[in-house]
Amino acid sequence: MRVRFAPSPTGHLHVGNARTALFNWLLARGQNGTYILRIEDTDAERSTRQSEQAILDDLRWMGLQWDEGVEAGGDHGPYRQTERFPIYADHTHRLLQNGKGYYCFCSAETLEAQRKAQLAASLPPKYAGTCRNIPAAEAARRRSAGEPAVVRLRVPENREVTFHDVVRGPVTFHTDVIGDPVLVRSDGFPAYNFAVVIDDALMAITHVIRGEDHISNTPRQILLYEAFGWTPPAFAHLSLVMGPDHAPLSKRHGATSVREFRDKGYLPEALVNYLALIGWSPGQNDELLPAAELARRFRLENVAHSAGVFDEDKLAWANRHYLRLCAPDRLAALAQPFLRERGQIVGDLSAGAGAWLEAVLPGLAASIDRLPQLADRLEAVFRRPAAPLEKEPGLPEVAVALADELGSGSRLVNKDLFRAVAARVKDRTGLKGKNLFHPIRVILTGANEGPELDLIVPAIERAAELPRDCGLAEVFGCRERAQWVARTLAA
RNA sequence: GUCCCCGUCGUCCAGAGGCCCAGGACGUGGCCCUUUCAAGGCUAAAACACGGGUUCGAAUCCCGUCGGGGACGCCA
Repeated sequence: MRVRFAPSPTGHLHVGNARTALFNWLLARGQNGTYILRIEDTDAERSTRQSEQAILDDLRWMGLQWDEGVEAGGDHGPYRQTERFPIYADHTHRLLQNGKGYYCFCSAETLEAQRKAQLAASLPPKYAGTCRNIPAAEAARRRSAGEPAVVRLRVPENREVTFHDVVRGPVTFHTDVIGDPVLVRSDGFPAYNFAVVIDDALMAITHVIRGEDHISNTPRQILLYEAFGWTPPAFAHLSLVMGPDHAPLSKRHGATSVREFRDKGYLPEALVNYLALIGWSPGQNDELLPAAELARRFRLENVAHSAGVFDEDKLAWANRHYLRLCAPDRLAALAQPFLRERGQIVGDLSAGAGAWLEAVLPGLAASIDRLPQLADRLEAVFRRPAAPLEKEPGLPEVAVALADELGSGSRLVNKDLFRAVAARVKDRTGLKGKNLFHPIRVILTGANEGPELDLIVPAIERAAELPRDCGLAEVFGCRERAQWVARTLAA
């Protein structure tokens, strides 16, 4: 089995396309097939090398590495369409020879006028066939005289074309609704339908898995396979990914590209797992599974027929799951850019600071949706209590007692030390439970809410012990915080 | 306008004629846990688009209606 993902490099990877890539990848991985990446860059206007690179990056970030294709090589290259022009020229020649293709000299303006007229007359807009019967000799003469022309496919009249879509079953089109498609543009560039067919055939693709928007291209392509005398591959059309309003997912729905989700702090395994769940189910009431297991269970036949709405809440749920599974060192590495952006990391991290992050982050990651929220949780460490202080009962007493307790002892670098001090403050103030801990929280973190004190107090204290040039923003210890609050309140 | 695809809880899926007065997940409500916000655990509400057939029996098959989407490009 050989499958391919064939993006056109005209922008970042859209999650809908990422899902198509994923389904191809899942099938190949699960069936011991070959997953090929081809770049369809025949649109000279919009294709850029930067976009191509961005797409490759996004694919790799998701872990969807290809076995064959651009930057990976293989026996069926080149894998960039703009590098295959001689191949297309050769095949154009073949079609012109056997009469399945012909030159069309109609100008773009003429065609546009015809199209408008047809639409106005409530007719299906399709090529009228004006140049169909120009004798080959005359066409050749006009060509050599320099007259611009495209090459079209001669679509047989009054026939039905049926293919068996692996996800939907049989689909039939009548050739009368299909106008002769352009194969080669007047600038010599191959048109989409022409290039895909030649590439899929020559690259020995066995299963073409793509978006539903290609269903109506399929009969044209099958006719082309016939014109070349080739056997078409199996086709599978995936339904589209929609926004909450059931319109195709687009910018106005918010994030749509893989890059944006990456920047928002989603883990690749969460995106991959969630995307697999749109239009497919691993069965057995399991949903959160590693990619290898998804691949093992994946069957094209079980893919849903209807469009799916992208639900970021569910993505976030998957992300929470993978955030908890994330190893400390990886978590620290992933979090760094976000902490830096927030000014919590200001320089090169020392080994000690790195270790501090690895120790602190996993605990905080247990209760967040996305990476940047790590910085939110960390605010408790980097922020100092500041005026005006909440006028809360118990606050001054607790501040005094806490400052006093912390004044002499060592820093509260673990939960037990913190609890011991809290117990002493409790004895001195007679406050307990919420009435004790809330003031402590306000005094130490300057906020009404945040991570558990058991977690955050040792984090503050350990950070405060780090050398000033460790790469972290300055952190004041609990002692300094308590003293400052006690002093401020007394004044 | 024409052709094609699709139609189960708000959302994503399970369901391939009796196992379904429809199951799971996200989200939502409630409860529990708790020194806060979260997270977590438990629990509840919530759907077979509509109308005709076929059949002893239909969410499952057929037809129609309605609704949604796609295509009709010298874009891919």
